[in-house]
Formats: sequence, structure tokens, C-alpha cells
Amino acid sequence: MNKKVLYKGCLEPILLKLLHENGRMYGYEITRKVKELTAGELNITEGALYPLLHRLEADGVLEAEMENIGNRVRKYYSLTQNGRKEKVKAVSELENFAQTLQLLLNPKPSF
Amino acid sequence: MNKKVLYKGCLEPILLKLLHENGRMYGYEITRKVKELTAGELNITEGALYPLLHRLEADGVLEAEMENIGNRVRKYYSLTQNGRKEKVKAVSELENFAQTLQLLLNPKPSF
DNA sequence: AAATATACACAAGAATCTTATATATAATCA
DNA sequence: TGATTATATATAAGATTCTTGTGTATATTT
Repeated sequence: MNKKVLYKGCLEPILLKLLHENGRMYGYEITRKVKELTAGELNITEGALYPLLHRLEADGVLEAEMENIGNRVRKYYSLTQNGRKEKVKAVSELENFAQTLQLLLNPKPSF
Repeated sequence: MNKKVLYKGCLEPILLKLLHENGRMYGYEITRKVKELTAGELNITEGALYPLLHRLEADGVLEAEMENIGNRVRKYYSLTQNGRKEKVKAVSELENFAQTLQLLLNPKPSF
């Protein structure tokens, strides 16, 4: 993507779903994973991702642990108990939205 | 919808597609049509719709004509020639986005 | 040695929507 | 008949979410 706005609001459910599936991930890894899953279509920018990660950590949805990789510090994020609940809610909303989009793009013929 | 943000950015392609299919429509009609097509899921608010209509008219994507219905004035919008081009572009971006969403929601198993 | 990949982070600004409000007519309901 | 709901357009203030640009630093590839 990266074209216009479009996927605004979808980042959070996408993130929570990824963390649920992968257990724990760090920021850079998340951007790579999303790019890979979407065949290069969706590039999450750092300016969007890191503020979101910080907000979700502050809200108790995510928890973070630092890890030393060589000389570097890597910050792993994972869902809290509350985060797992949030994930269910957010993803079901996104699925619902995806279906709604389909209704608009391919309306059922009414005859 | 109306729940969170989510469909941000999708309004313009949806609108252009509707106008393409229906020839001409007025604001209130558009809000009803979207609600109908999405089984009540997506409610376009006036605060989102009217500014968008005005912007697209100013940009030469839409043209408007007033019509008197009883004592009331109704404003019909339709696509300009340029608008029809814009419609193709915007809708194909939205379709692409919908597919990208599917990739994230139902990733292809990699084995 | 330079460029690219890895890794995190923030600030300013743009874009898009929500909520609230305003106006006015027409139809329905109690 | 008075109140509510539906029809119809419109604007303003504010919230949210993202993009773009910038900064720092290490590791790897060319």
C-alpha cells in the first residue's frame, strides 16, 4: 500500500493478530513480516508503528522485554492477558470490516 | 461500522463507485444506499460526506445540479469525465486493499 | 570505503473522520 | 395538535491516525 491513507485503523488489529500468532516480536520484525505477508503491498512505517507499540504498552495491552543481541538492544513485545482479549475484539472488527467492504465492492444482485 | 476509525480513506472510492453505478445521486440518498448495501453496518456521517462531495466537486471529479423537489432543493452529483477516470483508479486501489487485508487475515500457509 | 540492512525513536504536519450544531420541510404518530 | 421522526444540506471544532523527515547506532555486504 503506502499509496494513500486507506488502511488507517487497521494497523492495531493487524499488529495484535501477528503478536498472537508469533508469541513475541520486535518492531523491525513486524514491519518485515507485514511486508512479506502482503507480498510487498503494505509497508508499515516506523512513525506509525512505534507510537502505536508505545501506546499499547502504556494501555496494558502489550508488554515489552529488552534483549541484548550482540551490541544491540532489541525490544520484544507480546500480548498481555488483557491484550489477548483486545486482540479477539480488534480482529473480529477487522474481519467484519473486510466483509463490509466486500458487500460494497461486490453487491449482491437484488432480483 | 461507526465503531472506530477503520474505513478511513475508503469513503472516496465507495462514493465514486456508487455514482458510477447509479448515474447521479444526492447526499442523503448516498448515506441510505451505503447503509442498505452494508446491511446497516456502515453509516456515513454528514460531517464526512458533505465536505468530501464539495472537495470532489471543486477538484472537477464531480459535478452538481440542483433540483426542486416540492419546496426543497436537492443537489444531485454525478461523475465528470475526469471523475470516471478517478473512479477506476480509486476502486482498483480499494480492491487491492481488500485483497491485502485478506492476505493478513487469512495468510497462505507456507509449506 | 560506501552503501545497505538492521533497530529504535520522536516531531511536525497532513488527511480523514466523529461529534455537535444549525436550518428547514414533510410525514407520521399519539 | 403537538411531538417525533424522516428527509435534506451544511459547517465547525476536535480526535485520531498516519506520512514524512530526522536522528542515532551497529552489522553486513559490495
